Amino acid sequence: MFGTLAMVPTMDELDSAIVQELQRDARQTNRDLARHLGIAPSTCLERVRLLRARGVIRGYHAEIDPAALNRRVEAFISTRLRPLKREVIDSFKAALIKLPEVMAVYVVAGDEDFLVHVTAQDLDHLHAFLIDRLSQRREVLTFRSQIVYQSAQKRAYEQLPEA
Amino acid sequence: MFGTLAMVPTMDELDSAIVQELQRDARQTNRDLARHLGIAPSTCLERVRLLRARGVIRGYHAEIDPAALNRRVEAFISTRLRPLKREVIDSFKAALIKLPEVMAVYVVAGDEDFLVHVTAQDLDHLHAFLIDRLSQRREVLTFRSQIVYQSAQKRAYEQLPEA
DNA sequence: CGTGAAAAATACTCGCT
DNA sequence: AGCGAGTATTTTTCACG
Repeated sequence: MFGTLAMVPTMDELDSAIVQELQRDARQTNRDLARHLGIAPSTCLERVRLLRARGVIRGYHAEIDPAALNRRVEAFISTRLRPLKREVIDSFKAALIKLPEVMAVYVVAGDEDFLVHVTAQDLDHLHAFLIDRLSQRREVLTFRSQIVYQSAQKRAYEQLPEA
Repeated sequence: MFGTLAMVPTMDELDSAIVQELQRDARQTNRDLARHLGIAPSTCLERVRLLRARGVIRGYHAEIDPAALNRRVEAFISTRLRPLKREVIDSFKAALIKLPEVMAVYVVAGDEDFLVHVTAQDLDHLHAFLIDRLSQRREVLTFRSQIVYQSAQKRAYEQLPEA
């Protein structure tokens, strides 16, 4: 019936609005959510359940002040690997994401092969991480740091127009 | 009493565990959360409230499948600005974060001045964004793209040891 | 601070449209 | 699909240890 890739029963306006709202505040009651959208709570609940079952909603997460987790320094590290083989990429990615300082790992196309999003207690700990953890690895050819001074982030993403 | 910076009444083990759990699943009932931690629901509720009031918990957000939002291509764009004045930085940051494709903007130290996290429908739209939106701006001296092939991300961050 | 039980609010079910 | 009334859970309050 549906292709293997686009087996998603296309989100309508209501689904979009629900998803939007739950990105903004995932703990609002189903009742409030329904009222805000002008539909019955039971209808709303069923929609949310389906979105969850379809995998559109992947989960609900608390956003925590990084400082409360002793993460006052943030950086993006770009690395080049050698040799650039699938096994090396996979194992490097798997090893890095396990480290507590590492928030995300991206395999990228560009001048470098990896982009690693890191947070640490302070500059000293960041430096220690780079020297003791990262550059220690044999597959790391070079790395380059971008330390974050300021940032602005969205917490809710709208649906982009089709094509 | 407390300094202006560290006015946070230091999180104990219980707070840590709560924060950890709510990062993992922000919609679990207070009852389940309490049971998981081995405390009374009312105790748990009070702790969560305080964490929220203190700003440790900043909010609760649904995580959405990017594909459902027509965001199938992801990239990090590094840019150099000119002139590098405070007003230019601030206005560039403010303008970019408003664009629907832009998920986050980071002012960084390094070879470049800005790092922009972008998602778009496909490569064509990403390219259009770079050409029509980004390089159009007079303050953009150069930009460099890192297109994401794969990624691994954490959704829950543990508290790092003090020092 | 943490607890337990009562009271208020909410989630969830289900028959109907 | 969406709705609304009824039932089951849960949240929230509060007096007490």
